[in-house]
Amino acid sequence: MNIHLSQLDVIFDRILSGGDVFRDRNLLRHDYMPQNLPHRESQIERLGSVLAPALTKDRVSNFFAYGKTGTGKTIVAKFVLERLVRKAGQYNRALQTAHVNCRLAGTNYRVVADLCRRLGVQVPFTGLAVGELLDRLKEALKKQKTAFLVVLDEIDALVKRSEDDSLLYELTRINEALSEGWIGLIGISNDLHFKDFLDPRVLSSLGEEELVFKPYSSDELYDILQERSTQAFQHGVLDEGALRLCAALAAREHGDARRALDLLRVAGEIGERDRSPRILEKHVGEAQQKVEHDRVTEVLSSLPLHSRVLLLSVLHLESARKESSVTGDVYEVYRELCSVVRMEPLTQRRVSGLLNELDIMGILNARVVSFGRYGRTKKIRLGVEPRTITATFSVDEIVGGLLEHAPKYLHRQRQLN
DNA sequence: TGTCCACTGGAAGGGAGGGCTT
DNA sequence: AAGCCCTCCCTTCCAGTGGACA
Repeated sequence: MNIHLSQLDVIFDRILSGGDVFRDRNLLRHDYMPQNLPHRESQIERLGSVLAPALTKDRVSNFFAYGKTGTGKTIVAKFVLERLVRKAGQYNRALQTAHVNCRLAGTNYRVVADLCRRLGVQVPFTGLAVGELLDRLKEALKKQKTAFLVVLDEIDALVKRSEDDSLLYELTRINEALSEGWIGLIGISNDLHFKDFLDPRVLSSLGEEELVFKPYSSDELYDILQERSTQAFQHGVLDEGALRLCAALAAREHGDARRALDLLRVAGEIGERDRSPRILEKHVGEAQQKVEHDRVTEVLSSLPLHSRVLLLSVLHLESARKESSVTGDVYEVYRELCSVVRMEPLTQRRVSGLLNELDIMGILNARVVSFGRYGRTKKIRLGVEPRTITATFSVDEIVGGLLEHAPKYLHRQRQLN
């Protein structure tokens, strides 16, 4: 026991002294705001000049940025707003900002509620009409006579989920009713085809100014990583090849800077744990696996109960047959598993919707196919390693028991063939 | 060429859980 | 407390569909 305690002491001391590997690992977190953003100068300038009138009493154009994850949209918006607010402070201008992630917020209601709270208006978490919330928001803007710059991050999630863009329409129109105080919208979308979903009225007013963020190239990612790593790592610890590999791997993932930073940080942590004096390419390789594994595990453990049972049904089918399954089969196994745990099954229509959701998350691959005379259905395959599912679900009280259950439906099917 | 299968996915609506107003 | 209106999650209903087969 004493040995363990002293080992722990050593670990803690090493971390406290900054560690042998890192000087400051926080610099590699993607929410860290660096002093400058390499290869995004033109976007910063563009957004800055669009928003600059906010420092006078003028209204600014709404702005729309799109590009894939990790291309710097969010950080550029935060970067510019942060400086704008600082400037407004110096000149005593009334300027407030809000950054809402629409996917995390989930519904129109929660987005507007977030905005209200930013302006200091307390609203209940449910119960009111969205229209009522919008009125309160308007009222607050009028009373505070403030400019309000709102970043709607992952705005596509909102429009797709609610299947209508009336909230965006209302938000873009809010200024018409105001004489003093106004709202400026900065929409950020991961989906390049997002605009296709929008009502032309919304589009014309939201897309007053727009900007595309191209994926970072491998060389650009390298620059970003290098700039951060000189301060994040101890001198001479990070191998040049490892840095290049992080950049290259992330460039392959549609130029995702977030992924590149994660890889570098995790590689550093793995090296640190191995007590390796240097961070090498092999650590990046391990980091690649760990990052992916962690992402999947996190998604799996936050799935609702029915989705978990559904995923297990696909797992059972796939491990028994080694080929993709169709909706009908998955549903039959799902029903059986539900009855085992005494749970009321959802309808096939709902299950079909849940399968689509799992597909979007990347947990499953579902593709609509037609077997001609034998109907039209979805072909479903697992999108993640079976053992990741098994490992995550084995600690689950309800679903864990189903891992060992051999579905009778499969047995019957085998006899029929 | 028409039929028919096994679904898909849109639309409408129900009801549980909640807050607001009177 | 009653009546109203909201969101969220789900069910029910049903028209639509790609392509093998006769």
